[in-house]
Amino acid sequence: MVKIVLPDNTERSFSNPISVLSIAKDISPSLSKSIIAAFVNDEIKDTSYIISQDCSLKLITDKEPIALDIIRHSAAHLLAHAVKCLFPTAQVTIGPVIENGFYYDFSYERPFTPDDLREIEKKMSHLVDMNIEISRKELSRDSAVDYFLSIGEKYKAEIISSIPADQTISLYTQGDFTDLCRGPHVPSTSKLRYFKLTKISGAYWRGDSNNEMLQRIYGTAWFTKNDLDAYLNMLQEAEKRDHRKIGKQLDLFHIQEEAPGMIFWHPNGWTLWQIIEQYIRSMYKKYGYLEVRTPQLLDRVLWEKSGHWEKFQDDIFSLESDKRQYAIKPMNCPCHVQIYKQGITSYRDLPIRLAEFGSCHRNEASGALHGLMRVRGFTQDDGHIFCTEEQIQVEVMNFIDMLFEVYGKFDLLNQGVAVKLSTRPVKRIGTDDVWDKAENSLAEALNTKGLEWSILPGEGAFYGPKIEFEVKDCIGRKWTTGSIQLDFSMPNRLGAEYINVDGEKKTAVMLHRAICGSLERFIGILIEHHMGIFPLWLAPIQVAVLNISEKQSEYANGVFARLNKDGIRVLIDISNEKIGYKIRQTTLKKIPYLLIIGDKETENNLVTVRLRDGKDLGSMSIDDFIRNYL
RNA sequence: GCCGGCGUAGCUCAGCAGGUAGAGCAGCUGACUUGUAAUCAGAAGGUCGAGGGUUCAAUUCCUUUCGCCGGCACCA
Repeated sequence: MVKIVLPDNTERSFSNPISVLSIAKDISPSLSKSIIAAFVNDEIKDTSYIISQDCSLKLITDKEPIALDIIRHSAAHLLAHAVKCLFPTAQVTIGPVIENGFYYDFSYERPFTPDDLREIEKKMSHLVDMNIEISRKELSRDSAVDYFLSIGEKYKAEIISSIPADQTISLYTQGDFTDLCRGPHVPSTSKLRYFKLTKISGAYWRGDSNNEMLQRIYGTAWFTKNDLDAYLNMLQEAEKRDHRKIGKQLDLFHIQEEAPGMIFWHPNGWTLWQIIEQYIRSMYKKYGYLEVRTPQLLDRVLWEKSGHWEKFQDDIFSLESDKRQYAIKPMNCPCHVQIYKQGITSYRDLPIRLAEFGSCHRNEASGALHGLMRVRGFTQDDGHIFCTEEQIQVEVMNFIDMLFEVYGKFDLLNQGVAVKLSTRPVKRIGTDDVWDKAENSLAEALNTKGLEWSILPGEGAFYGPKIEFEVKDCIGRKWTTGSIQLDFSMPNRLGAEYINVDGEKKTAVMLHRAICGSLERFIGILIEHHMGIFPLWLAPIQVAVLNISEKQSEYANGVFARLNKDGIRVLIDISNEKIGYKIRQTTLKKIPYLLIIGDKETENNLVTVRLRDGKDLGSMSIDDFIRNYL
């Protein structure tokens, strides 16, 4: 007798061991069609799993998010199966589920081509049509290793070899293809109808650039054709928000061959920059920072002292002049320490918060460059807080407040800001005791602020743990914008000290912090987030004055002058074009307000106001327009 | 840096199984004087990313190199 308890607490009994699928059939035939897997005593199992003992059972149908992961994981196997059919000498490695899809890494004698991708996709569909059953079997670790070696899959064998010997290994087989996998999987390939292979790329074996490069194929999979189409369509739409595209359309900036990874800011883009910089500056004031400015070029000796030369010399631009070696500064921290060190600091002076819009250059790997998001010349909204150990937590909390106030102002909070705590890496300085304290104070600050956060183990800098704030771009790539880092190393190396209550010299604690990260990246994020439709306060041009015909040019010029005098960012178009043409041009530039001026307006001293979304606000005096809308 | 793709007019793109290039928009000139997302016409615009090679002939094929795009690795 097997007794099953369902989620609604009803019970069912069966006289013999029974598969999950059979139970689903017993409950309802239609259910058995949509079932993907099941939780048996809260453990996830295949539909073929045989229940032989009393247990709780929750069926997973294709309505549930977790089932999507199963579909995608099975789709990865389907991909590997198809590749093995078409390219028998390809070796399989790993094929995990990722956000919105899956990938599979293969070792093959040549890179896959876009044509291959189409062939593979076709083969996959073929395997789906064949409705191949997917079955599970378990082996001891060593026999699993032997099995994969026997079929020439050395990568698989290597993966399994690193699993403890006493663990049972599960294998999944579909037709003549067998893969190592924890499972669960869909019962048959026919459940995998709605997939698409999206891209190919290289990827290092085990994520290590010292290893050989494998061929990675990415795909996505969904329950229905509608879901798949919607996703692909969403991606297409998202690409229209690409900051590089909008940057061109709105004439914000450009990059050219002679200065890879460095930005030429055009008048519109630079206006946007200035607005942001001024706003951040006002926040420095509010949160007790002192703004400074430090040199671009510093003797290499300083970077050797700080420890950066040793670690990052390949990425530091340097030059020689008058037999001295200089580095173009890759970061501002050592400079801020130099300012801190002028004179003697008392504990009473702490905390000292120095901030700089610090221009930095790093020779980033060519493949890392990405529009405004990853550049070689950038400006950090950099700040360093020198304080005592006791002050760390309060300072971190104040920073978090400041960051969220800023992100709120830029309307970035509704899309979610991911908060990550990066903890001690393997290679590090400082005792475990100090790391314990440091990590705890960061974690406590996050908890006190009631934030949801996750840990990135081992991702901290060698000199201290950090909190990072991540936002996504238009197609879901994650970028770090803000961060705050504890540093046990630099104050010591560069001699940032203060005199404590007892008149003794102590090394100050240093917090590195940035809210935007780099202004370039932050603006890139803003462009994509707002799709170029900036709120009025950020819009490079706020108002466009358009006349209908030449007769009204003079009045239009007056309106322009009036707004311009008030500090409003205004543009005038009195060109010899139809009003429809002018409206189109200014609307494409996402200018918030269009003022239409014809005879009616000129005679009555009015302007007619149109919003960039097409809405007509009617006619009003210039004063009313300024008072009510700007 | 690594794997793959791409580089043609200011922009968006077409073309080329090898015979030195074409459209739309923008810009220019002219006409039109316009009421809420593209007025009409004309002329002009390119060492086909750069270097080298094969060839009678290269934008097209090969090769080197630079840059961009998608990933990987990196990110003080």
